[in-house]
Amino acid sequence: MIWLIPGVLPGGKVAFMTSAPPPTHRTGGGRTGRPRSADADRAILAATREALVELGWSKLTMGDVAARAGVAKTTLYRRWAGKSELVVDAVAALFDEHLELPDRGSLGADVEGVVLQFAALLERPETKTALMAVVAESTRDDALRDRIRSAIVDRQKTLVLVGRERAQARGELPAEPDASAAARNADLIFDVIAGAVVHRTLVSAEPVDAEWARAFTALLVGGLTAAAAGYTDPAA
Amino acid sequence: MIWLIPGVLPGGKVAFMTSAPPPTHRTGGGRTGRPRSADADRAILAATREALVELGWSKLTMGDVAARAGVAKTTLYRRWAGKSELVVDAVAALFDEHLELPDRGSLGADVEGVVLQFAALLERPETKTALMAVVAESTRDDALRDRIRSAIVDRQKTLVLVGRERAQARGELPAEPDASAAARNADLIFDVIAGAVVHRTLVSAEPVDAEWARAFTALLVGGLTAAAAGYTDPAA
DNA sequence: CTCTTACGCTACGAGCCGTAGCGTAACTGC
DNA sequence: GCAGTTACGCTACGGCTCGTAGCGTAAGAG
Repeated sequence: MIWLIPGVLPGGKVAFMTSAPPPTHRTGGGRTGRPRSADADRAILAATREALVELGWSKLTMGDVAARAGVAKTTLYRRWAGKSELVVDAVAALFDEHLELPDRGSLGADVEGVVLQFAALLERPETKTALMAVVAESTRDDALRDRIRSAIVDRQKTLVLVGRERAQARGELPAEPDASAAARNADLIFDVIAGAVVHRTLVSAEPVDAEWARAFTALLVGGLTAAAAGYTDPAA
Repeated sequence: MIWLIPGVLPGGKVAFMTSAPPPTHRTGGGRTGRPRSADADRAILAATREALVELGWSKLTMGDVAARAGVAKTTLYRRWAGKSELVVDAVAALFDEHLELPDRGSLGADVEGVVLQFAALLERPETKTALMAVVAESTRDDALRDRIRSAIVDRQKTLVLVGRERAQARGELPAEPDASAAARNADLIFDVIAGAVVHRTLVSAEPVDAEWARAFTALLVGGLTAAAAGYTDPAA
C-alpha cells in the first residue's frame, strides 16, 4: 500500500513524497491536530545531505541523521519509510535547484550545456554516493523506483524535451511523425545523455570536462542529424 | 595496502582478487601449509549469486552466504574483505562467461550484438541488483573501484576495441591520428554504449529489446560516421 | 613426522534497525 | 477557555548483522 502526499521541498516547490503510514502531510489547510514542522523537514534533509558528504551512503544511519537534525529518530520514521526514501528526497532538492536549460542558440550548445550541468551535479559528493545506491535499491522496490522517477529522473527528462522542441523550432531537427515515435526517440536520447554522463563519472571515474562534453556532443548531434537524414545500417 | 593474488574463477580463467590479509592464494605451486579449497571458492561464489537472486543486494548477508555455501563465516572473511568485494567477484564470473563478440559483418551489426549481449547480462537479477550497488560503494573506496574495473569494466571495454578495429579494417571507420586520441575516443564510445544500456535498464527500467537496440545503433553509428566525415557544430 | 597454513565452530562486543509506550506540545473547532 | 486530534521527544527494547578472537582439527610440504 502506498500513499501519495503532496509535500513542500526546500526549494518551495511542491513534490510528492511516499510515506509509510498515513502521514497527512498538509501545509496550509485542512485537518485538526498539531501540524508537522516544516523546519524539521528542512533540517532533516539538510542533515541528510551533510551526512552523505561526510559518511557516504553505506555509513549513513538514520540515528545519525536524526541527531544532526536535532530531532528524534522516531520523527524520521514517521515521515520516511527508510534510508532510501529519505536520501532520494534529500538529493532531489539539489536537482530542483541546479537544473535549468537556457537557450544557448544551437542544439549542440544546448546539449553541451545540459551535459556539463548534469555532470556538475554528479560531481557533488552527496549525489555521487547516493544516486547509484538508491537506483540499486530500486531494482527490488517499485515504489522507490517511482519515487526516484518523479523526484529526479523526470526533472532531467524535461530538459531533453525542451531542447528538442527548440531544435525543431530552429529547423535543426525535423518534426516527429507521430507521438509515440517522438516519445520513444526522446527516451532514447535521454538514456544516451544521462547514461553516458553517469557512466563516465561514476564507473569510469573520470571527469566530464569541456573537452569530453564537446566530443560527446559532436557524436550525439552527428547521430541525430544523420538519423534525420535517413541513415540506416549500410550493411542492412 | 592491497594484495593482488592470482585466482581461478569458475570459468577456469585466471582473474585477480584482492583479499584483506596476505592470503597466499596459489593453486598449483608454492608455499607450505594446507592449500585453500578451490571447491569452497566455487561454492561461495555460486552461493553469492544465488543469494543475490533471492534476496537482492541489501538483504544479502555474509552469514547467509556462508551457510548456503556450507562453509564457516570466518572462511569468507579470510578471502574477501567484505560484501562488496565478494559480490564483485561473484558477478565478474558471469561477465567472463557471457561476453564475446563474433564478427557480424558490419559495424552496426557488431554494435547491436554487443548491446543486446550486455543488456541480457543486465537483465539477470544477480547483476541487476549488484552492479549499481558496488559502483555506489566504489565512489568511496578506490581499491574497490580498481577491482570493479579489472574484473568487469575492462572486459566490456575490450569488446569496443575489437569492434573498432574490425570497423577500421572494413573501411567503415578511419584510422585514428594518434594513440591518445584513439584512447579518448574509445573511452567515449564505451561510456556511451555501456551508459545508455545501463541507464535504460536500471534507471528507466525499460527493456533493451531489438527495436531499441536498432534505434540506438543507428544513432551511434550515425554519429561515428558523421564525426569521421568531419562533423562539427553547425552553429560554431 | 613436524611445520605451516586453512578450516569449522563457538562465542562475543558492538552497532544499527525499527517499533512500542508514554508524557508533552501545538493547533482546530466548539 | 476546553475537548479533540495529531506531532513530537524520549526511553527502552528484541532482533539482526558485523567482524574478530580463540581453539582444536584437517590437509598438504619437506
